Amino acid sequence: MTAMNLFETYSARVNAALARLSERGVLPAGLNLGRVVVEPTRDAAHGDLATNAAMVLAKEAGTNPRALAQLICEELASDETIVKTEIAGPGFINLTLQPAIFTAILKSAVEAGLDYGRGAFKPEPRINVEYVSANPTGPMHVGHGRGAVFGDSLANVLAFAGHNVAREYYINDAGAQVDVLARSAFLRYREALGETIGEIPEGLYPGDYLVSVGQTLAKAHGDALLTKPESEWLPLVRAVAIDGMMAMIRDDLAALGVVHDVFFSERSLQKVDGNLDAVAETIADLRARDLIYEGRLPPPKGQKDEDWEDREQTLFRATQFGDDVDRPILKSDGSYTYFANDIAYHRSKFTRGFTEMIDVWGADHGGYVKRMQAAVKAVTGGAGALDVKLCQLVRLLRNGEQVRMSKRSGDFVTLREVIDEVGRDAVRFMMIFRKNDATLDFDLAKVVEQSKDNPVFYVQYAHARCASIFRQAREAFPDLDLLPAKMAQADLAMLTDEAEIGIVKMIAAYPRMIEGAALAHEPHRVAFFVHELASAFHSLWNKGKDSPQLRFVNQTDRKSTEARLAFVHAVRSVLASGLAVAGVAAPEEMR
RNA sequence: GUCCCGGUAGCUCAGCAGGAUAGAGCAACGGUUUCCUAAACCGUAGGUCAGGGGUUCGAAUCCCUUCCGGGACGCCA
Repeated sequence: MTAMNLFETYSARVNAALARLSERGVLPAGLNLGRVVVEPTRDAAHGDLATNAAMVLAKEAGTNPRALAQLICEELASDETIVKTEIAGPGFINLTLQPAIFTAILKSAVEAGLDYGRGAFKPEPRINVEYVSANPTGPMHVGHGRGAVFGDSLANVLAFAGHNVAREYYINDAGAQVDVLARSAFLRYREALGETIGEIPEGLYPGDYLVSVGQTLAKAHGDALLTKPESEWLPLVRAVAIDGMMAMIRDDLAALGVVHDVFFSERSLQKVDGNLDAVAETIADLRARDLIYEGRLPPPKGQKDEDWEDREQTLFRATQFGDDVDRPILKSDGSYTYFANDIAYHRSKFTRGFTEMIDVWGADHGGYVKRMQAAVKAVTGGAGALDVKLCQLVRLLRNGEQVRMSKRSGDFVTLREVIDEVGRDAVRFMMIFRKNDATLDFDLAKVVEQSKDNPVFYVQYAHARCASIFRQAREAFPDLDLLPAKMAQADLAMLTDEAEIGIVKMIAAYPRMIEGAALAHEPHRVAFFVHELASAFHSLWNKGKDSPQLRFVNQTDRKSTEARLAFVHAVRSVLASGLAVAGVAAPEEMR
């Protein structure tokens, strides 16, 4: 289903009306329509749609808003689907549409089912969403989980809106910390061979998740590594340890339902095992364009700078692309900084065809955004764009009391523990039931409550309730054909209750919400939408208590039951579709 | 010192590319059960959108500024 959505349709019609007015010389030609929008009215008393066209264009057209609105209304009068135009306030034009417009949308929603709201596939631009990218040195914590869910849901909305999306994980397997990981694993290896290792020394990773890596090494090499110098065993142990950590991370991600298309190794950018040195290549490219130079930086302010050593270093001209200072790309020992690798990495994204890049980071990396965006501009010659989404901290609570997450001593609350305790659906929904840039309270006790206070449950329950209605319907009318194509034939004009119409309008707004969420890179909008739809649906369901004629299944009225089942099917589809974007199950029943 | 993110009802948060009278949930108070799942619903009350200036037909939303909270700031990743 790729039909234009309602708002686009009428936006086009308003623009056409303006064009006709210009053609006839009533309005000047070449009006700037960029700011004209057609949007839903907030208040149903204002009709179905509203446009700001007259207010936005009045000055340019050399008239006043209400006079211009009058002209536009007269022009729209020929449109049969608009039953009423109304000028309100400072110059709003409110449009009331034929009810048939909405029943047609509902019908298309019934037919399309889970595909309703899906955007037509656009192969360009190719979008790369990079998320999680947790260091392969231990299990993921809850903060990683937020990034994982956010990135995955963002990729889902983008894909659903029709964009060409790839999901990527950047493995930081090149820095000093993976060497530390290797030494920590080596200790576990000796332990596996029967040695008593005692306390894990300061500076190594103490977590017992490395025990199995040690055992793997012992099994594969016996005691052969013990006699070798570190320079020989380290690369070997490192590789095994990283594999072990990544296996664990992938396993955790799988438990969340998060999948990546590409796992990109930082190490692969460097000159190892006969790879081309992509970092050197990137630097050479930048140097050729005079974007790299040898120079000095002022010492950083506001922090102790005892070990600050004023020296000449190799710098990238980040300031030329909007950053605050130029940034070093080589360490004092001549090796690449993390930033240098990261420039090469983002260049690789571009050369792999991605012109639109989205990185999902923890908020503590906020200081890194400008330089990375500067680098992307430089390395893509302005043809690529990078948006960085920062996810704020997660505060883990239990009944309102903070659960401390201490990384010290290696025992902290892992993402896996949380998933195991409350389930994947609760974790996923709650993680995007908040803007990414606001801190998030995650209460382990609350998210498993079966009550309306728990949004996960609340939305899933609405879906289950839809399913329940179908179960009832099958009993009441065993011969009813419940195929969507058949249901869509029902007389949907029978749905005239205000609450029903309100929900139909929400359904009509679903595609627009999806587009907006994709455009703004804000998957939380989907979660909120689905929550509101669930609320409206629960409310309507309850109206059936006082008003039996509003019940969905009505034993004595086959016609209205058919119409309402189609309606419920559409509600159910939109709920399921939104939940799918969030990566949350849409259960048939709640048990 | 610089930069980034927040500040909206007592609490937790939405506010959709600037739009009409700023919305939910929780907590408070008052209701709804012969009825498709009461695991729910309805109603009442609650606001100087942190403060101040600006931009314009119009600002919670954009710009400037002050205050408060969080984070970051060469050779970590």
